[in-house]
Amino acid sequence: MEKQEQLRLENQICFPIYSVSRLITKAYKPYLDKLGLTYTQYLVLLVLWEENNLSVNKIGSKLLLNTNTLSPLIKRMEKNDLLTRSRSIDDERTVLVNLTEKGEALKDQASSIPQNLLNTLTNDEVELSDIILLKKTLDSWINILSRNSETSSVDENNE
Amino acid sequence: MEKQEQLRLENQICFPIYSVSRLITKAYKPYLDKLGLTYTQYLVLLVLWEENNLSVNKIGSKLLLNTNTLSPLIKRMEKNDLLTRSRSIDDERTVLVNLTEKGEALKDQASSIPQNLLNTLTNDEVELSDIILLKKTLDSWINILSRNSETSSVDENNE
DNA sequence: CACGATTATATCGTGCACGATACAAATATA
DNA sequence: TATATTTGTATCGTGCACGATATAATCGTG
Repeated sequence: MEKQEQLRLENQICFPIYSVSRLITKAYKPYLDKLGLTYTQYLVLLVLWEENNLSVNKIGSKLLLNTNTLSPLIKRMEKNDLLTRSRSIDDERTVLVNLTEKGEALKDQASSIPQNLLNTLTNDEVELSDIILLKKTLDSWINILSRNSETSSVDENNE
Repeated sequence: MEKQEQLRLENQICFPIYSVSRLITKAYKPYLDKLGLTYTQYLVLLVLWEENNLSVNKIGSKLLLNTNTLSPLIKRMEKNDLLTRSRSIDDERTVLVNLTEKGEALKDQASSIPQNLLNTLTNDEVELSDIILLKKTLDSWINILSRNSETSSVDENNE
């Protein structure tokens, strides 16, 4: 392909990823509005529903987000009574995040969301097998790209 | 899959899309910093390099962005002498966007960026054929998801 | 034990995204 | 031709993202 040809929007791989990411967030919105959550807050809850009592850093390493994003976000969630923040006794620098009853209870209400989204995304054109393949490529890219940016690597997930 | 199982971060398709989108934007940053552009500004230029003298709306329909995002963004680009804004004579409501010489000239400097990114994203694990397949799925999703949200549809691209 | 380096979190500034809303120009229709 | 509706753009408020920077706690090493 000629150099200038690669600048055509149509030939970009990055643009569809960017667009789909935004469109998916928008597709989540009606479901998350009912729970009073934003998309990023929902991601934090996904992490905490799997494992409670995590540090801000740990949540960030799982979501590939830094503390300059997470700190205010988690504070907003604390304000909304979804979780509590408390300094660790072992290490005064560490802030441990714990779900409240309200935060824990949202898990049930959220449990139908993934299937609803999946139903939206699978139709005659896109089958589940496509999505599995897609996820494989994306996961490889996360590895490649998060290795390049030294901050918040994806490999720090071993306890 | 059990309902609660679908809430596992690992089983989400939305999360890797969201992460890769952010990581790709970050991967662009060193290249775009040299040109004094943000990622979204680069997208606007991609559109204008293909076709100049477009309205704000038209740019938005190509990028799936609304005017509440584009208006201030385009004004910042005008401030940076990348483009000009002028009301259409035919329709006083319409703002026509035109590249300046500086904006036009950036095309040459940007022409190597797509290949650089592609080199980052293809390796032993991810081949070009994977990316072509990926793009097909994503394009289907853009159609599905932008049809659902009535604002700025993707089908309005016919002149 | 001292002290420089590292680590965990937080703050600040900037630029998106986007829902809600405003407003003027253009269009449709009674 | 009035006026109701639609259309194109802009503004406002909120919540991310993220680079740069600050600060306090902890660790490493002499």
